[in-house]
Amino acid sequence: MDTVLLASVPPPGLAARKKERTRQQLAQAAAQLFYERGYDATTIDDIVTAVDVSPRTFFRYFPTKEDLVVALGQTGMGSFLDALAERPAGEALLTSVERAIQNSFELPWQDTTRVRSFLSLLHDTPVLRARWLEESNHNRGLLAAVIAARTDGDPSGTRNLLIAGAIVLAIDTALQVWFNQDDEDNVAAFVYRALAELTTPLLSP
Amino acid sequence: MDTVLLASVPPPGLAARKKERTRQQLAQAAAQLFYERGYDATTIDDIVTAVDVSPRTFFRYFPTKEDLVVALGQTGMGSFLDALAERPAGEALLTSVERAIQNSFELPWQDTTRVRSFLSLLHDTPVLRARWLEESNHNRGLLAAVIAARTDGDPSGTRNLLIAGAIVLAIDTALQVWFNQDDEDNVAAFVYRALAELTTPLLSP
DNA sequence: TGCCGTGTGACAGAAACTGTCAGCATCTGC
DNA sequence: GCAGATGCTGACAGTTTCTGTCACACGGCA
Repeated sequence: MDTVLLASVPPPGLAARKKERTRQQLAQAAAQLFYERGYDATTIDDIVTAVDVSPRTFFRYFPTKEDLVVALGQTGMGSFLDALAERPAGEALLTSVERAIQNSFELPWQDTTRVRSFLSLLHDTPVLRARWLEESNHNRGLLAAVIAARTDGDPSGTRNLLIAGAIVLAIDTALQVWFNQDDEDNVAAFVYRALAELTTPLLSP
Repeated sequence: MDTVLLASVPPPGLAARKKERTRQQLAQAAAQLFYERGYDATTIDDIVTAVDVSPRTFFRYFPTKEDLVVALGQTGMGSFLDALAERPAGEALLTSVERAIQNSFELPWQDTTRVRSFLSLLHDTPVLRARWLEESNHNRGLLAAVIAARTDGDPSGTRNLLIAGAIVLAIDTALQVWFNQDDEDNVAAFVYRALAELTTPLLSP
């Protein structure tokens, strides 16, 4: 019985596992090819040949070639939002955000070479950067909803949208600044420093 | 001689005028078709047929179909940056931004139906929204450079990038909030209100 | 074992691009 | 005012991304 308890969730069926594995293989093969020769120089044919599936199958896993960037950039935004939602509403928002980041982003961010590769891909490929910004924009909406639950309950209110946008902005900016310096320094430290800037007014009255 | 003085810049040659006219015709035809039947349902063939040029010519004016959205959204970001750069460095940044907006965006924003059509297009078309966010991201970099000239001179510094990002964020958010309410109210007022929020800390310490 | 649902491959086709080249209009120097 | 240089245009062929469709096979279930 121990083996069942230890198994990371009893297998959800052979077919489902096979499916998940194919998905991972596609994402991983794409990542390697993108990093080797660039996004534009990598065709769908290249990717599916490496995994040995048909081109048609690729589009059953990823609606477009661009959507691969979302899979590659998955580092735990979902768990961040969950963690933030569970923080007490009385706590200072900055503290809640920091704690939520600790339990979601900090671990994946420790693999600095991986983070750097990903940011490098975004840096070199405008179309991927655009797709990623759209993803950030989507996350901003989700974050605004979580914040609204702590404040006035209006996820479409200007103030909540601004706060959510500022948090996403701080994270993105910190990653960008970290990427543009050569030190293999702690990514999270850059993010916390950027977030702290938001406790002072960004515009003088 | 008066006629020469009154002419809005002596004509830059027949060829150049013809070229500019074709560009405008393409953008205008595309806008009308997009608003009528949507972005995806409009093909390059549809657009070039309306203007009577070859498909190949279209791509000599716009690198991609998506880039049309940049032409349609052109409302004076260039003049905004110019106006802001000319404000005295001693002035409060909020004041400088407000004045610069008055001299650049306010006029085009008065055509509320046009603004609403454009935002509607962005709302309905994820790929255009992504392209537009990338444009905003680019403008953020330019804005950071202008702001840096007033402060510490570092256009890649975290603080300057955050301030620039927050201003762009406030504008985008204000437009979004305005779009989501039904009143045909003053667009600029929404933007000024959002900018004013930036004079208070977005996160409590 | 045998049926059912779902994932897969193969094919055809639309649409967005890109390279190339010859023809024509505009511009420039004389 | 003219001849050559420059640059825009259309036509064509080709690649790549993405979509609809259908028959087939494999795993899940009784």
